[in-house]
Amino acid sequence: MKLATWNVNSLSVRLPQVLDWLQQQANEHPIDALVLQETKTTDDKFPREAIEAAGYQVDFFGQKTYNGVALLSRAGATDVVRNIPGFEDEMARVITGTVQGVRVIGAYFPNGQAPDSDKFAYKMKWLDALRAWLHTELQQHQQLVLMGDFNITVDDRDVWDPVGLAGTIHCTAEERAHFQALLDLGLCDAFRLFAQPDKSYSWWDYREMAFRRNRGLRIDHVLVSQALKEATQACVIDKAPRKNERPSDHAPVIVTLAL
DNA sequence: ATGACTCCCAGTGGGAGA
Repeated sequence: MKLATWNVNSLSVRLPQVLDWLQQQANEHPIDALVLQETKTTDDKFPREAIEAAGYQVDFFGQKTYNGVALLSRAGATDVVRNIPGFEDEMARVITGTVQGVRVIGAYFPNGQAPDSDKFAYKMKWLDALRAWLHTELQQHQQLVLMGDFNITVDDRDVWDPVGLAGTIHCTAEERAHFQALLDLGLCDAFRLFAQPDKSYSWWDYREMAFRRNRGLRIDHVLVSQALKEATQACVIDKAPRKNERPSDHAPVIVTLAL
């Protein structure tokens, strides 16, 4: 089973790239489930037909201008939940569904802007709510994958300039403590289960030719539950779509499970 | 360096992203 996450930075702009990428992946093994972040489209304008024509069922949850998430799957998703139950949120950030027996959670974590900002405080509250809800989800679903744009670097290996960016947004001790708290629920960073190239990143700024110079961050993650850890066969960042014309600033992350 | 680039909604500029 192959699962993936991709922050597309506007699905209306990136739809052709998403469909091309799914087609490319199918030459090896098709992606069974794909979660998207920053679709930036309201549900009435979501390109459902084009995605279904490509062989995927899709659940989505969006809003105007900002945020927006989607869950694409070949088999279809059941028990779909939008956002974090019990956490009042104006922003469309989470979509969850059960696909082929796996609880798949696709999430667009808050950016946080700056450590002293209101947005950072919201990020901390959101992370608290996510953790509390995940605790109950994990009790109900042994096979669970949480993936998406976490907007958190796990450690300095995930940062192109760990000295210059120390303590800045995505790299603060508070954010990393929240990430660790997710692991402590019984989740595992699938990417670090395997040997990876040095300086592996999933996001590069559009400015200053950051991709060409590989000045990036690894902030898109796939977390697998303990029950899935042994079944996890690979986890890779696919930089190819970042080389497209008009790319998203994020690259997709793919995990392969022996299911 | 309060920048750079891209997207959105707007409407010939500004917010947000990371």
